[in-house]
Amino acid sequence: MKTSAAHLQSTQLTLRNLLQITKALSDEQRVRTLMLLEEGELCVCQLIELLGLAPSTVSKHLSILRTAGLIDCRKDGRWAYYRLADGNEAEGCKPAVEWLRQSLAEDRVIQNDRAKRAEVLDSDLEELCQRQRKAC
Amino acid sequence: MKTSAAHLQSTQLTLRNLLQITKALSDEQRVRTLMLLEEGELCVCQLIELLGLAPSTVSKHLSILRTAGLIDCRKDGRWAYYRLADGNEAEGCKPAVEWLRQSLAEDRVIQNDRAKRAEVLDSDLEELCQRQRKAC
DNA sequence: ATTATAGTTCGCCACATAACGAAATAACTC
DNA sequence: GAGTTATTTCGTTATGTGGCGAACTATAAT
Repeated sequence: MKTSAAHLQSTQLTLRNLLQITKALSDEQRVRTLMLLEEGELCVCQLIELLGLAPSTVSKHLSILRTAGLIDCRKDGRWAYYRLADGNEAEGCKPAVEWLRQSLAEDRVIQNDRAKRAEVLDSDLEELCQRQRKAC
Repeated sequence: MKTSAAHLQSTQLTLRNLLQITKALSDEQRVRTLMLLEEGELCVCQLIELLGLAPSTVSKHLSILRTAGLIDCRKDGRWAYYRLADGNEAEGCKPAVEWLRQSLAEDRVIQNDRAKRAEVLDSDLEELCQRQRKAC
């Protein structure tokens, strides 16, 4: 039996940093967000549409996920795109996100979110934002 | 390359149940508790000593961990012993606990707790409880 | 049976947090 | 430069949560 260094050697965290991650994972909207990003990056207005929350609320959730090191941000013109964190910085939380992904594979809410995600990606970004403005 | 069913097939959770677990993991004292139990069962008065919290507070934390399915309880006379959950019921949260264990292996707080744990296990249970009563 | 005691439950308080709308910011358009 | 717009920050409010002590429960010892 061959020993696999990749499996044995896992990224070390301080209790403080780990708690930042577990606190980030302890909210329904943030877990939904992560599972949505699992399939690829989304911009804030798309997440607003999918989560059904106010822009300021979504922004706050994203800020918490980013501070915990779970997601990264990319600005493109007026839009801000968020994606799951990768690279060395993210090694610490990857196992946690992987656990979420596998455990929730058959959850109704998550599956429903995924279906809506496909729809939202089909529609035009400008139109989506216009619709959201009208709704207020 | 051989596919391993044990790795691919993971226990499914509802979002609701998963959040119960992540909320349980989002508190410092509860994470410390899990890491202490990682090395074997402890009774409540030992945990009171190790965490430095009031009995009622420790009891509440244990209740939250138990409801989430992370730990089990065994009553022996006047004492209640808690241990990490095992068996089928616990499959859902095992990956999470394993992630904690590996990530926190080198954390100062956790290491210090482990050292104290050894001391507490050395001392007599009756004596420990007596000392706690006097402290109040 | 009475008393002592380990643990839990309950009620309370202080503080954290999720939600929103309004105001501020940053970036495009005209 | 002025106006438009996607996102963030700030202030407020309602609810959730961690902490404790007091009262309660269950078990053991006398």
